[in-house]
Amino acid sequence: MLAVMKLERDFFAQPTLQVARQILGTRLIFNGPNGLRSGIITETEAYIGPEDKASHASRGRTPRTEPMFGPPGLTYVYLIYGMYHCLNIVTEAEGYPAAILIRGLVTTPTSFEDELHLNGPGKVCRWLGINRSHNQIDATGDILYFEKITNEITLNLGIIKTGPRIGVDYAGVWAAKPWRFYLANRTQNG
DNA sequence: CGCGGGATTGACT
DNA sequence: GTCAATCCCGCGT
Repeated sequence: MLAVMKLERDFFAQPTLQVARQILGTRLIFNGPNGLRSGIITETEAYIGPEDKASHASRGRTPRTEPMFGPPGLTYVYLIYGMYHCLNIVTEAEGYPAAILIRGLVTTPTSFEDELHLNGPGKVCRWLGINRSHNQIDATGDILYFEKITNEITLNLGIIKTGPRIGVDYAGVWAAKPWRFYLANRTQNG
Protein backbone atom coordinates (compact mmCIF):
# COMPACT_ATOMS: atom_id res chain seq x y z
CA MET A 1 0.00 0.00 0.00
CA LEU A 2 1.39 3.34 -1.05
CA ALA A 3 -0.12 6.73 -1.69
CA VAL A 4 1.63 10.05 -2.25
CA MET A 5 -0.17 13.36 -2.03
CA LYS A 6 1.38 16.79 -2.49
CA LEU A 7 0.60 19.31 0.24
CA GLU A 8 -1.27 22.20 -1.37
CA ARG A 9 -1.83 25.72 -0.17
CA ASP A 10 -4.98 24.88 1.76
CA PHE A 11 -2.93 22.60 4.00
CA PHE A 12 -0.83 25.55 5.16
CA ALA A 13 -3.91 27.74 5.56
CA GLN A 14 -4.97 25.64 8.55
CA PRO A 15 -4.35 26.63 12.18
CA THR A 16 -0.59 26.69 12.78
CA LEU A 17 -0.53 24.10 15.58
CA GLN A 18 -2.38 21.73 13.29
CA VAL A 19 0.08 22.33 10.45
CA ALA A 20 3.06 21.91 12.78
CA ARG A 21 1.74 18.56 13.95
CA GLN A 22 0.42 17.21 10.67
CA ILE A 23 3.53 18.01 8.65
CA LEU A 24 5.54 15.60 10.81
CA GLY A 25 6.30 12.48 8.80
CA THR A 26 5.79 14.16 5.44
CA ARG A 27 8.59 14.40 2.91
CA LEU A 28 10.23 17.73 2.06
CA ILE A 29 11.61 17.87 -1.49
CA PHE A 30 14.03 20.63 -2.52
CA ASN A 31 15.75 21.06 -5.85
CA GLY A 32 18.47 23.54 -4.95
CA PRO A 33 22.18 24.28 -5.18
CA ASN A 34 23.04 20.86 -3.73
CA GLY A 35 20.86 19.09 -6.28
CA LEU A 36 17.64 17.24 -5.52
CA ARG A 37 17.44 16.50 -1.82
CA SER A 38 14.64 15.32 0.38
CA GLY A 39 13.89 14.10 3.86
CA ILE A 40 11.17 13.23 6.33
CA ILE A 41 10.15 15.98 8.74
CA THR A 42 10.79 14.94 12.33
CA GLU A 43 10.61 18.18 14.28
CA THR A 44 8.80 21.53 13.96
CA GLU A 45 7.93 24.59 15.97
CA ALA A 46 4.94 26.92 15.65
CA TYR A 47 5.15 30.73 15.75
CA ILE A 48 1.70 32.19 15.96
CA GLY A 49 0.36 35.71 15.68
CA PRO A 50 1.46 39.24 16.54
CA GLU A 51 1.29 38.64 20.31
CA ASP A 52 3.72 35.72 20.33
CA LYS A 53 6.81 37.30 21.84
CA ALA A 54 8.97 34.42 20.64
CA SER A 55 8.06 35.27 17.05
CA HIS A 56 9.98 37.78 14.98
CA ALA A 57 6.58 39.11 13.92
CA SER A 58 5.85 40.30 17.46
CA ARG A 59 7.81 43.46 16.60
CA GLY A 60 5.48 44.20 13.75
CA ARG A 61 5.57 44.17 10.02
CA THR A 62 9.15 44.99 8.98
CA PRO A 63 11.18 44.17 5.87
CA ARG A 64 12.48 41.10 7.66
CA THR A 65 9.15 39.77 8.90
CA GLU A 66 7.19 40.65 5.77
CA PRO A 67 7.01 37.04 4.53
CA MET A 68 5.33 35.96 7.77
CA PHE A 69 2.42 38.19 6.84
CA GLY A 70 2.25 36.70 3.37
CA PRO A 71 0.07 33.93 1.97
CA PRO A 72 0.14 30.40 3.41
CA GLY A 73 2.73 28.15 1.83
CA LEU A 74 5.31 30.93 1.41
CA THR A 75 8.83 30.43 2.80
CA TYR A 76 10.38 32.64 5.45
CA VAL A 77 14.15 32.10 5.49
CA TYR A 78 16.39 34.16 7.73
CA LEU A 79 20.04 34.23 8.78
CA ILE A 80 20.70 33.53 12.45
CA TYR A 81 23.88 34.27 14.40
CA GLY A 82 25.50 35.40 11.19
CA MET A 83 26.08 31.88 9.95
CA TYR A 84 23.04 29.61 9.87
CA HIS A 85 19.75 29.77 8.04
CA CYS A 86 16.33 28.79 9.33
CA LEU A 87 13.50 27.61 7.07
CA ASN A 88 9.89 28.41 7.93
CA ILE A 89 6.67 27.85 6.03
CA VAL A 90 4.00 30.52 6.44
CA THR A 91 0.64 29.37 7.77
CA GLU A 92 -2.93 30.64 8.22
CA ALA A 93 -4.54 33.50 6.34
CA GLU A 94 -2.56 36.15 4.49
CA GLY A 95 -2.09 39.18 6.73
CA TYR A 96 -1.88 37.09 9.93
CA PRO A 97 1.77 36.46 10.88
CA ALA A 98 2.31 32.79 11.58
CA ALA A 99 4.69 30.08 10.42
CA ILE A 100 6.24 26.75 11.26
CA LEU A 101 9.98 26.32 11.67
CA ILE A 102 11.46 23.14 10.18
CA ARG A 103 13.79 21.88 12.91
CA GLY A 104 14.51 18.27 12.02
CA LEU A 105 14.78 15.87 9.06
CA VAL A 106 15.67 12.27 8.41
CA THR A 107 17.34 12.59 5.05
CA THR A 108 16.67 10.39 2.06
CA PRO A 109 19.88 8.48 1.28
CA THR A 110 21.73 9.68 -1.82
CA SER A 111 24.19 7.86 -4.06
CA PHE A 112 27.05 9.25 -2.01
CA GLU A 113 25.58 9.61 1.47
CA ASP A 114 23.65 7.44 3.90
CA GLU A 115 20.59 8.48 5.84
CA LEU A 116 21.27 11.32 8.27
CA HIS A 117 19.29 12.52 11.25
CA LEU A 118 19.48 16.30 11.07
CA ASN A 119 18.44 17.74 14.42
CA GLY A 120 18.40 21.51 14.34
CA PRO A 121 17.15 24.11 11.86
CA GLY A 122 20.65 25.27 10.90
CA LYS A 123 21.74 21.76 9.97
CA VAL A 124 18.57 21.22 7.94
CA CYS A 125 19.22 24.32 5.81
CA ARG A 126 22.91 23.61 5.44
CA TRP A 127 22.24 20.11 4.12
CA LEU A 128 19.43 21.15 1.82
CA GLY A 129 21.32 24.20 0.53
CA ILE A 130 18.67 26.67 1.70
CA ASN A 131 19.85 30.28 1.91
CA ARG A 132 18.39 33.77 1.81
CA SER A 133 17.82 33.52 -1.93
CA HIS A 134 15.09 31.04 -1.01
CA ASN A 135 13.22 33.53 1.15
CA GLN A 136 9.64 34.20 0.06
CA ILE A 137 9.40 31.38 -2.45
CA ASP A 138 6.44 29.04 -2.88
CA ALA A 139 6.67 25.88 -0.78
CA THR A 140 3.93 24.27 -2.87
CA GLY A 141 5.72 24.70 -6.21
CA ASP A 142 8.30 22.76 -8.23
CA ILE A 143 11.53 23.83 -6.48
CA LEU A 144 10.27 23.20 -2.96
CA TYR A 145 7.28 21.17 -1.88
CA PHE A 146 6.02 18.57 0.56
CA GLU A 147 4.47 15.14 0.05
CA LYS A 148 2.26 13.23 2.42
CA ILE A 149 3.24 9.60 2.05
CA THR A 150 0.92 6.86 3.20
CA ASN A 151 2.62 3.52 3.77
CA GLU A 152 3.42 1.07 6.54
CA ILE A 153 6.07 3.38 7.96
CA THR A 154 4.14 6.64 7.99
CA LEU A 155 1.08 4.92 9.40
CA ASN A 156 3.22 4.06 12.41
CA LEU A 157 5.27 7.16 13.07
CA GLY A 158 4.87 6.64 16.78
CA ILE A 159 4.08 9.16 19.44
CA ILE A 160 4.17 12.85 18.61
CA LYS A 161 5.65 14.65 21.59
CA THR A 162 5.40 18.34 22.39
CA GLY A 163 7.49 20.70 24.46
CA PRO A 164 8.57 24.32 24.84
CA ARG A 165 10.26 25.95 21.89
CA ILE A 166 14.05 26.03 21.85
CA GLY A 167 16.12 29.18 22.30
CA VAL A 168 13.31 31.59 23.10
CA ASP A 169 13.75 32.03 26.86
CA TYR A 170 13.53 35.79 26.39
CA ALA A 171 9.86 35.44 25.43
CA GLY A 172 8.38 35.21 28.95
CA VAL A 173 5.19 33.18 29.19
CA TRP A 174 5.30 32.57 25.45
CA ALA A 175 8.49 30.56 25.86
CA ALA A 176 6.66 28.01 27.97
CA LYS A 177 3.96 27.19 25.46
CA PRO A 178 4.29 23.61 24.15
CA TRP A 179 4.59 24.63 20.54
CA ARG A 180 7.46 22.31 19.60
CA PHE A 181 6.44 19.02 17.99
CA TYR A 182 8.62 16.02 17.31
CA LEU A 183 8.50 12.34 16.54
CA ALA A 184 9.73 10.75 19.75
CA ASN A 185 11.37 7.71 18.22
CA ARG A 186 12.96 9.52 15.27
CA THR A 187 14.42 12.49 17.04
CA GLN A 188 17.33 13.13 19.33
CA ASN A 189 17.02 15.89 21.90
CA GLY A 190 13.93 13.93 22.89
C1' DC B 1 24.95 55.81 11.94
C1' DG B 2 26.42 52.85 15.72
C1' DC B 3 25.03 49.33 18.92
C1' DG B 4 23.11 45.04 20.72
C1' DG B 5 21.48 40.71 20.21
C1' DG B 6 19.71 36.59 17.98
C1' DA B 7 13.89 30.73 16.47
C1' DT B 8 22.31 27.97 16.33
C1' DT B 9 26.10 25.11 16.23
C1' DG B 10 30.39 22.94 17.35
C1' DA B 11 34.54 23.01 19.96
C1' DC B 12 36.35 22.96 24.24
C1' DT B 13 37.01 22.67 29.89
C1' DG C 1 28.70 22.68 31.54
C1' DT C 2 30.87 27.34 28.87
C1' DC C 3 31.82 30.12 24.91
C1' DA C 4 32.99 32.15 20.31
C1' DA C 5 31.89 32.62 15.46
C1' DT C 6 29.68 36.24 12.32
C1' DC C 7 26.24 39.39 10.02
C1' DC C 8 21.70 41.14 9.45
C1' DC C 9 18.40 44.07 11.24
C1' DG C 10 15.67 46.82 14.45
C1' DC C 11 16.11 50.49 17.31
C1' DG C 12 17.85 54.61 19.55
C1' DT C 13 20.64 58.62 18.67
